[in-house]
Amino acid sequence: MTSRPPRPRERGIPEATVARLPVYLRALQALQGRGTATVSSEGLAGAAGVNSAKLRKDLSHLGSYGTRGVGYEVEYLIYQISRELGLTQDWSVAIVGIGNLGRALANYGGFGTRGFRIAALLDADPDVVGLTVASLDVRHIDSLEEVVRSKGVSIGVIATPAGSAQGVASRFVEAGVTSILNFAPVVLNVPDGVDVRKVDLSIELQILAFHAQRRADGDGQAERMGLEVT
Amino acid sequence: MTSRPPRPRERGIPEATVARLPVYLRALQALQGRGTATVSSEGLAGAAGVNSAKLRKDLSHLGSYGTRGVGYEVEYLIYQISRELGLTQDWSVAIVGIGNLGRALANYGGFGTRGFRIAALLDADPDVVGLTVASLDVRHIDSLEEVVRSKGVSIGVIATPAGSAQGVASRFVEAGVTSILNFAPVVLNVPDGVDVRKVDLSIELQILAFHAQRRADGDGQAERMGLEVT
DNA sequence: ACGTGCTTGTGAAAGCATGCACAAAGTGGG
DNA sequence: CCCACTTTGTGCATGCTTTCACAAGCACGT
Repeated sequence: MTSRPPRPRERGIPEATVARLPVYLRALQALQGRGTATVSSEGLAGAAGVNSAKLRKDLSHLGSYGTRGVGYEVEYLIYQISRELGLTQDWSVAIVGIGNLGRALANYGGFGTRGFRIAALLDADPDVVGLTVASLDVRHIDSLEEVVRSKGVSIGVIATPAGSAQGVASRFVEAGVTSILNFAPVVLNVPDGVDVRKVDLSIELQILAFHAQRRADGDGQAERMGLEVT
Repeated sequence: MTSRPPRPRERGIPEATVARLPVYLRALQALQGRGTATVSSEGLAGAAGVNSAKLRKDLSHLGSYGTRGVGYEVEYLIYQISRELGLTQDWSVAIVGIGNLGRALANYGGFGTRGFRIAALLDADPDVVGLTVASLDVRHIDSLEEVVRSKGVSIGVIATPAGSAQGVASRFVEAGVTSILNFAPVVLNVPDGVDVRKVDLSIELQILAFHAQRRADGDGQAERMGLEVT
């Protein structure tokens, strides 16, 4: 079975491409906001901070949505990428752990764009339960299963301390949530079929430190002299 | 703390390996906290959530720090990875944008481990300037250059709204900061030699949505019995 | 001293990702 | 209608990552 011209292409978009599609989407939305109707791969690549050949190859995985000699129609491409990413449907998100970070996430309005709706906030601390954050009542963690069921939660966000993260993850999985975004600094153990992504501040800082150190080493003069500290 | 017989190995650690070293480090610290003195590649790989061959190859880039038949000495390996990542020296961090997220970051004690010190908090909002957050006074953004100089800031964290991020980044660069961690949902434009890493909540959610949708698509139908997508 | 058992370190193969360079395809002017 | 110009979509080469599989090395018991 071969694909037709307006056909979305079969499955098999490379992971690296998937990770860039949201970046393209945001760049396109910025262009749209500025009234731009069409954009070339060169222009969009510039706005997204990638090589134009890479961008064209990425988009080619979705289908042939460009016009040679012209470029891509902004609105149409926004729609196609949104559809591919699954943003044309609504995703219910539950956030567990309403500390500083959880609050920040809850208040982070307009999740990129529509597509994500915060359905519930949960915490274990009795002093936090009952508070209103971002127009939502914070509920007790014990009602996780009930909330997942009644609100149709499909994405769980973990913003708890490290020690509680695995427990929360297991409960999410048990309740049927198969997509988890983890902000706690631990490796979560989940069964196959559950998708976990992690965001980790200190890892990012450490990677920056590595490069900074390397730059400092070879940059100055004292390249090779035992250990040196500031 | 033992002798120093081995060689530090040449520079040239693959980027993919660098990104995993912090994960190994954290797993090792957890093991150490539990009183474990040595660990095999298999054991550490399990704790870090990676393949054991990958872990061995990663560590081999740092040097030969294991003992065949036994494994790796936890304390020694912690030291070696820390040194490689540049955590044996102190890094001064300035956070710009003390909204919900900035506060969360400032209060995020124990940055993975020591090695990072929050030197300053900056904001543009007069109502925020002067507040005390995490035992630090929030200073006005206009003093960025002065703060970078006097506190020796080498890593800048941007937690501002998207619209202000590029301006802050440029000021950081101008002031001599060459490592930037960006939480704002924009692509930063910086000169060569400046290292920018970004952390983006909505991108992570969109990637999760993509996989969730794909799973949902092929799942209900008689697609394949033992499906798994990773 | 020597064999046994376990674990590291690393060739080699397979799999992905990136970027160049260009043919194919569409636009617009003459 | 045809030609010149622009820009997409992609074959191909290159380099990076992952994974396998196993020889080399070390500890320990006999």
